[in-house]
This record gives sequence, C-alpha cells and structure tokens, in this order.
Amino acid sequence: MSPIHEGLFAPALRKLEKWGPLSEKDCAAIQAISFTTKHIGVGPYIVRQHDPVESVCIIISGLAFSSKTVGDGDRQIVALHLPGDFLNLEHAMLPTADYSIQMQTAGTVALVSASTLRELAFGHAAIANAMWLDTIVDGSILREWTANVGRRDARTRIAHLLCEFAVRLHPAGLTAGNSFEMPMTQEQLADAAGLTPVHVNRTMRDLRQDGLISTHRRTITIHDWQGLTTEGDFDAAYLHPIAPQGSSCFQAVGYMHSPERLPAVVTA
Amino acid sequence: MSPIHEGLFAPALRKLEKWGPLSEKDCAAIQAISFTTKHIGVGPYIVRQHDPVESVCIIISGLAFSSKTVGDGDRQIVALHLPGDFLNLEHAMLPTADYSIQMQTAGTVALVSASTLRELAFGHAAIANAMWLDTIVDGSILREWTANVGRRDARTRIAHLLCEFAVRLHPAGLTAGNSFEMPMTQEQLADAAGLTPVHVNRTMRDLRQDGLISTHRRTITIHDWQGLTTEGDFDAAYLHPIAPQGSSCFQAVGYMHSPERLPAVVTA
DNA sequence: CGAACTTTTGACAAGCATCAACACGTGTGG
DNA sequence: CCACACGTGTTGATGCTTGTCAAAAGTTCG
Repeated sequence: MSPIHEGLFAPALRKLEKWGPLSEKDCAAIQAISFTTKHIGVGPYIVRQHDPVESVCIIISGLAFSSKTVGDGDRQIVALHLPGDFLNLEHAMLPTADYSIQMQTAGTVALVSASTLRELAFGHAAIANAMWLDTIVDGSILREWTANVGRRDARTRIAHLLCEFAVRLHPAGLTAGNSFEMPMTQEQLADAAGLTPVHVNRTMRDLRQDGLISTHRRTITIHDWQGLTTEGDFDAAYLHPIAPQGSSCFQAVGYMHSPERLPAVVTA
Repeated sequence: MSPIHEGLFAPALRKLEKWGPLSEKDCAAIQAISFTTKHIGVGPYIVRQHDPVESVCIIISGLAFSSKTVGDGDRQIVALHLPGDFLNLEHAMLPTADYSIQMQTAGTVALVSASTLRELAFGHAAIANAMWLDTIVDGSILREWTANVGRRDARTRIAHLLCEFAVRLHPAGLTAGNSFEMPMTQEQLADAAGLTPVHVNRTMRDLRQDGLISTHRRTITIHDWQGLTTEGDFDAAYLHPIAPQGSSCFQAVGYMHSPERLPAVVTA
C-alpha cells in the first residue's frame, strides 16, 4: 500500500462495509489490490455502450451517471452515481457494456481490472457478499426508475427524483439543511425522467409555485418534505437503507435477512 | 435427493451452468439442498411488495412476472420470468420485497430458504459466480426496459417487447418456427410498456396491418423479423447471450471477460 | 350455456412534445 | 475589461401522441 494510494479507497471501503463488516484480512486484501486513478472531466465517456470493458471503476470524488442511447438518438439516464459507488460493478463479470457512463461533475475515479476484482470477490466471501448486495440494491433502484418513467405523470416523476436525490446525497455529506446542489441539469433530469427539458422546466416551476421547493442557481431547497414525498409517491424503502454495523462478517447479512417466515400467500 | 424431487431442478441447473460449468461437487451440493415445491395458479401473489420475504423461488414450469404498484394504483411490470429462472434471487440477500410476483400461467415453483441459498453460494464459488451473473443480467434487461418505457414511442416499445419475448422464449423451447404463445395479455403488455391497454391494442393492429406480425388467439407470428427488430430498435446484446460451456469452473467467466484492454477514453 | 375476462373499435380529451425565441450566467479571447 | 459565444433556464403557441370513457364482439371456462 503505497502512500500515494492511502485512503483513496476510503469511500469504497465505507460503502462495502455498509453491507456487512469486513475482517481485517478482507480490508487488507482490498487495500492491497493494484489500481490506477484518473481525473476525468465532464463530457468524455468513461464506458461506452457496446464497447468491451476491462476495468471496474469506483468514484473517488465527483458525480457520474449511466445512460443508454436508443435508436433515434434519444438518451435515457438509468443511474446516478455518488462518491464511493461502483460505476460498473457488473463489468467484473460481463465483458461488454450495455450502457454508457460519463462524469456529471469533474472528479476522480479508481480503475481496477475486472480479473483483480473477481479474484478479490471469490477469495473473500464477505467481499463477494458486499458486491452482490451492491448489485442487488442497484437493481432495486432501477426497478423504481422503471416504474417512475412508466407509470407516473411528469409532476410525480420529478418530485420523486428530487426526493431520491435528497435521500441519497445526504449520507454522502452533499446536503446542507434542506438544500442540495442539483446533481443534474434540467436536460439530464429530462433524460432521467423520460420527458423533454421544456416540460421538466414547467413542472419544476409548478413545484416552485406550489411552495414545495425553491431554486437558486443549481441549488434546490425543499420547503415541504412531507408534501414533496406525497407528490412524488416516494417511499425510500427501495433504497434498502443500510443495516447497522455489527462485528462479524455475516452479522449484518443475518440482520438484513432473519429467516423462518414465509410470505402468506406462498405458505397458505 | 428423494426421487420425488429428482430432476425438478434441472431447468435451474441448466440456467446456472450457462454462466459457467459447475463441478460435480457443486452440482451435488445443489441437488442436496432442501426445498419445497408448490403449484401456483394465476392471480395470487407469490411475493408481495413491502412484505418480508424468506424464500427464493425458482420456476419449474409456467411463466411469472414481477410488478410494482405506484401511488394511484397503476402497475408497472418490471420483469418476465421463464422456467428455470430465479423469481427473486435478490431475496437471498434482502429481507423485504420492493416488488410483487405473480404467475402469468399456472405452474410450479421451488422454494428455497434464503439462508440455504446464501450458504450454497458462499460455500461454492462457481455457484456464487453464477448467481451474481444471473443478478447482473437481470439488471441489464431492466436497464433496457427503463429505456424502453422512458424513451421509445408506443410502436417501438411494443415491437421491442415482442422481439425480446421471441428471443427469450426460443431457448426455453417455447417457440414454434416464427410463432410463440404471447406470455402476456394486452393489459399486461400495457403494464410492461407503460401504456394503456387500448393503445397497445391499436398499436398491435398497426403492426399487423403493416405485415410485421399476425395474431391468432394468443399466438403471435412474426412475418418480418428484420423489420420488427428495426421497428423495435432491438439489439439482443443486452440479454448478454451465453458463452459456450467449457470444462472448468471459471473457464466460462474467463471467456466472457478476457482482460488487458481498457476502454479508449479511460486509457487515453 | 352463461359469466367473466380479453380484445376491439369509436369519439373525445389531455398531457406532453415540438418549435421558436429570449434571458441569464459563465468563461474566454481580443 | 468588455464583447462575445455557449450552455442552461424560461416562456409562449401549437399540435400530436397517448389517455379516457364507453360499448360491443370474441374467447375461455365452469
């Protein structure tokens, strides 16, 4: 562990540990892996749809987003990534990208080769555990986004996304009181919500006029959290908030999933 | 392995083996796990959104789908499950369902306790490997569905879903030439596409009139595959078609992800 | 054979997209 | 330091895609 790398993985370690405490051996293994870091600006693709991918990226600082491009050139944003997040953990296992990744704000990412990550995972159950869980929670968020664009009207979609941003940015220390810096432009918000930028703008104006939020430059202030969650049909359960940390590798898993009860319909 | 259970896991074993060959030891471990089977009809919930879940389900026969319900009662279908598929592999790790599962056609599911599945995965790297990959591919399909409902018009959405059905049903032996039994009613297709049943009906009529497909009862025949994929902006890459099988546990993984090349933008 | 579900069609309404123009903030080069 | 270009946000006018409501025909199953 060279000094130059020291602490770079701190956010990622914190993230992985949320899913279950890691032993000293696990932590040491993580800190021993070889990786490179790269400062990346806004614009260029970190991963590009249809391209082969050999590295898994972890955000050290900055924000990033994933998107898919459809036939007519329109874009759907399918994920927002915060510091400490894996950008493309699936590419530890898959060779080809089915989506693209770009930075939303300039920042630094760490690159780990897919094979290194696979060795790490398959040599350390607690790490595999954490990575699998990370993949699973990303899937849950994706289901919510699918329902959001598929079955909610514009106002509800935008309110919902704003609620998700607030909840996810908070533990990352990216909120101040009821305010946070918008992690997207209105055009990107449109691409995340499946709307046009113009309609996003009008919708946010309505939310403003109804006193739910206010905006100043790129800063959003939520004045009525209760109201916004109602408008946005928002229930944070799909974010699968983290279990408190325990001391043994699998304690957290045990906490998250205490056995011996079947869903009524199946047992009936 | 009691005779009554013999072969019940065959579809699931095939599925897992697609992701990488399993050793005899792995196979034996799978066949040794305790599970129950249950015949389930159309209608009742197998897993219900917001409920605690203790079992992972695997379809032995029949079709199933996952859906989320939003505030106003509308429903978004977020996944279609074929025989051999896990219905809710994430519940090996998560205690609470963020979506619901129902059978689309009556069939049989196998139930395995989440803890049993976790033990299986964490005791057998190749199995963990396969399960993680399964989770990952489900995520890829979900991203495509998100883009589908978010950024494609009605005609394209429906054509895309029909293409996906054709491609996924084929290896399951559920197609006959260019025809297959529709795995959904038009109402469900609407819930998958983020449209109304009425509009789905009109859209399918248009596809029929344009000679792309024809329908007879619940049977769909595709007359112009090339045309339908074009109309549907369909590229099967997101289904991450399976690597050919090798002989050692990780050979297939190696095949899927051959290292030592970084995406251009990152290396530049 | 009848009830319940599914598919189909029509008439009409509404939400969101499109096109166009302008305002605002920021960074850059003359 | 100002002028200018560029990205982003804002608003208006208009129209199309899709939703809503309603009713009837076809299909499935007890």
